[in-house]
Amino acid sequence: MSEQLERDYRDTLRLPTTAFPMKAELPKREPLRVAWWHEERVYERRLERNRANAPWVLHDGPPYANGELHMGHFLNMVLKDMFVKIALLDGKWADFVPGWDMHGLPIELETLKHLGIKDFHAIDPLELREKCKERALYWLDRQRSTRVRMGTFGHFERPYRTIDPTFEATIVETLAELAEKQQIYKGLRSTLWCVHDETALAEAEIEYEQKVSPSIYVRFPLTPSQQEQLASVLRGRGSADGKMPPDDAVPSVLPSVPKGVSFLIWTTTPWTLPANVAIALRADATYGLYEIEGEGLVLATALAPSALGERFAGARLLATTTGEKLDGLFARHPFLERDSAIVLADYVDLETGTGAVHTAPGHGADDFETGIKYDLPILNPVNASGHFTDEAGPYAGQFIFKANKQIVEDLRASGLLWRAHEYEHSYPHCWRCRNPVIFRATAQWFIAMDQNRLRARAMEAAGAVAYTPEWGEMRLKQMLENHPEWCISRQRTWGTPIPAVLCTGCGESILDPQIARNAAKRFGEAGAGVWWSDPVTTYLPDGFVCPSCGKCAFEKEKNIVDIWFESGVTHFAVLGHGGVPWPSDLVLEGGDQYRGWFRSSIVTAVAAKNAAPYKHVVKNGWVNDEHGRPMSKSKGTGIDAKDAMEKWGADVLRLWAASVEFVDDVRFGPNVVEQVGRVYRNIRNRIRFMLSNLDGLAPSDVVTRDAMQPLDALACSVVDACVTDVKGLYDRFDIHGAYLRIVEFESTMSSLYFDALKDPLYSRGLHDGRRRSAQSALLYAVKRFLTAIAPVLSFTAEEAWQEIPAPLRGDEMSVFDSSFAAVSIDRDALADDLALWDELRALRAQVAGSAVRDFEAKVRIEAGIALHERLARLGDNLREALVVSQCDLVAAPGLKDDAATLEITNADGEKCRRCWKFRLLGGDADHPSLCAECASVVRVLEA
RNA sequence: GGGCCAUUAGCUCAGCUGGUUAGAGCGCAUGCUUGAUAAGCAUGAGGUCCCAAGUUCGAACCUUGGAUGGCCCA
Repeated sequence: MSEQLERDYRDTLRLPTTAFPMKAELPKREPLRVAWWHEERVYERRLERNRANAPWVLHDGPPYANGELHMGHFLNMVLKDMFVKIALLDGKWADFVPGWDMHGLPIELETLKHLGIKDFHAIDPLELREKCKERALYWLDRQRSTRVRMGTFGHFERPYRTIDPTFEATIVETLAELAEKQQIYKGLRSTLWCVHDETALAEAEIEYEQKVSPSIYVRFPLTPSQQEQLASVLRGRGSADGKMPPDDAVPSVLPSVPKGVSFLIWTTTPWTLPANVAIALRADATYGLYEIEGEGLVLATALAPSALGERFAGARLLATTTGEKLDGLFARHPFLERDSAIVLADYVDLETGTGAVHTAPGHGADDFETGIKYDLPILNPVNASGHFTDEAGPYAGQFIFKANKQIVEDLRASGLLWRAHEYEHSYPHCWRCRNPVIFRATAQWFIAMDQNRLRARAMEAAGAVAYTPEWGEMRLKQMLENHPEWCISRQRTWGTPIPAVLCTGCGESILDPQIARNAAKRFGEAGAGVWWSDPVTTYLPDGFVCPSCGKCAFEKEKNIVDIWFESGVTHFAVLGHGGVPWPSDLVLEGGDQYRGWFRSSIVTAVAAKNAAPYKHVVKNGWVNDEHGRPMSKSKGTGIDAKDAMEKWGADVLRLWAASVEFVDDVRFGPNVVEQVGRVYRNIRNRIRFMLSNLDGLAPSDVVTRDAMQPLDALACSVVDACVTDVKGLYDRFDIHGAYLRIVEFESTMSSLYFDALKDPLYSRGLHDGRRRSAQSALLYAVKRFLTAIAPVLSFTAEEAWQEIPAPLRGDEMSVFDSSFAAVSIDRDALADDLALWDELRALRAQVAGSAVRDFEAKVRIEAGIALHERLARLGDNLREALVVSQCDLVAAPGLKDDAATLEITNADGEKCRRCWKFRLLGGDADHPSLCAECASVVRVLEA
């Protein structure tokens, strides 16, 4: 008897059991899951199933196949994956083709470095291309395995690659189409040029960095006759053309400046002085002639104090005039035997310098425009590698940045240097080799942004696109509006040739649509490398003659196309065939792509098809470190995606991606991951609780929603509400909102519902109806919850899904076979259920917070009429929800409808040794320490 | 230097069109539980809502100026 009194009945309980481990060990387990997805063709099978449904396409902006993927890539790629999976689970045909950008200078440079070759002219182009291809493929493979390791779905076995012959054909095909529309021209232009890489650069290939430059003020002296003309302008009687004779009645200023007069200019690029042909003034600015120690200097009065420095104190202002009046005068070049014209330009500012801007049309975009406007010679005394040509006179052969010093010294020696010091400013650098770039006038191929109203049409098309965030529209339009002519030619080897030919008769460069089409066809069959080996005749249509001189002898041009143009036509290569729609439904890239890929894509699309290539542009933020500072690989603060996944696992990092507001800049680091890791463990444990209580449930045991006990049906409503909300948030691209909703849900389920279920689940008999109802609700909850989190926590959702007993999974083998599609939801009923849920939570909180322990308590609830009615419908489930031994519910007409008062006292009876509830014990002589219910359960067990 | 964005608890973030004592999760402290146990539950302490001025009966929210950080451009 005493033995029975002290018996521990633990072994008669149905305690939770599951193979789903508490410890995630993600880095170890995830790669196996990736392999399983692949083997089971989970993505492909779901696609096939969705094939008949609406297509939905996220078009992948290609990462550059060079270097390891970092956390910025991770964020972007995982977000893309989330949207693909959301569409997939929504039943859409979400065909995702990842791609890589594989041509271009960075790979060429890396390959040359790899080969130990300094001068790229020293290697055969075809051999270099072969090596570059190897290198690019090597990086593609590494990046692809990292990307697959992230758990992303897509056709990774057949990505699009810009080096594929078919892709090269698309590029050239697009060139042909644009040439046909006369959207491309070749012209001399001052373009950004990298002297290290010996190629023209696009705007997008420039990074601004701090650089120390010489800052010099230089005199441009006037000859006596030039001085006379200036003097007449200053007297207000002359004009720049000198036709009006000087008025002797007004005293000349010249006697005051016996040492002569000069224009004073300022520059930070002394090496551009050999190309100087003009001095630009601002029309509406006031210019003064200052006398200092017998010499005269002309500069803007607003800048005289800063430009003249200490000597300003001793300066005397002799006369003033406006820039406009000085237009047309001349000064002498400081060291070359020629004049420099005084011209006007509106970009002359009065913030720095002298207001008299040294102008070299061959070495600056603004300067070039001015040169064209005034029909000035466009001098380019600098060769491709940055050395002066003979045109530079005494400096011929010198490297320009080295010549700076020499030029300054010479100016000092000749007495024309006014002042010199060092100056730190932000200066454009080559994005890859990090060397400072220059402007250099060369002949290049351009897309004419204003031909056929291309720019305006692109902006119109941009207006028809949706944006997240909304200001993206303004940003993209700005980029289109401000972007200069698009220089698409590069003088390198690793790329797709621009199939232009040069007439040997007249030297005309020709980009003929038919030749380009022939090239596209040929490249598509044999790869673009054949451009270097084929004779030019391969590409010429029959009877082709030079449209300019009528001759028929040609040679191939050796330019390749800008890789921004290549990535700008990925939409043509990937979309619009094989059932994949054009345009795409979504593109999602970092904010730098407004200027890059978002822009280049829409320009090519509008030029060729007059529509935007995407319907919705979503931008993700930058990944900074924990202090909000940029992570940079060069500074060693960058974190590789691969390393991070090995350390923390992809799913914790995926959850991190959802835990931050990805549209803004986000922070990443060990502490941030640590925090999100704890949220992860919470979610995992709550999934584990649900799974561990499905034990012993067969499909035939599962009860339908309407047959469930009230509390269980209520919990199912809470699940529905969560899934519906999460789906709605996903549809608005609000991954972070969905994350918050998921966390809120799993937390409320755990604290209210799971606690209430423990007693019914553990102490009831195996086939007890109460238990079956609870299990059925848990099955419903876990399945729907796993579906809801699968786009984010793909690994964990799948792992858990596999732990649902197979018969209960039905034909949904993978969580990605499941669906968001909900039972039809009655919104009003749902709202009522949620309100009741909250009321229960409030009551439970009062009990849990009281001094009396859960099952030691008896609760008396007095509730207003309406609340009483709702609570009464729960029956004994109300007592369960409060986790107490006894519960009396009384209607209190005196209280407000939804009000309740709670009285918590000690429960009657004694504590049952098995179920811990307070009951009358001793009804069963064999089990004197048990309540009647437990006794009967044990009897069945031990029969 | 210009444009855009951000700034709310130690951390990640909510706070709808301005309206009582500004919220959640994580962390922290305390207590309970020890039949989800390297778990679970409850309670609590943390905030000059970047700063300043203005509009308003009333401002985290609107206006202006500034600070810090980020992106893009020059």
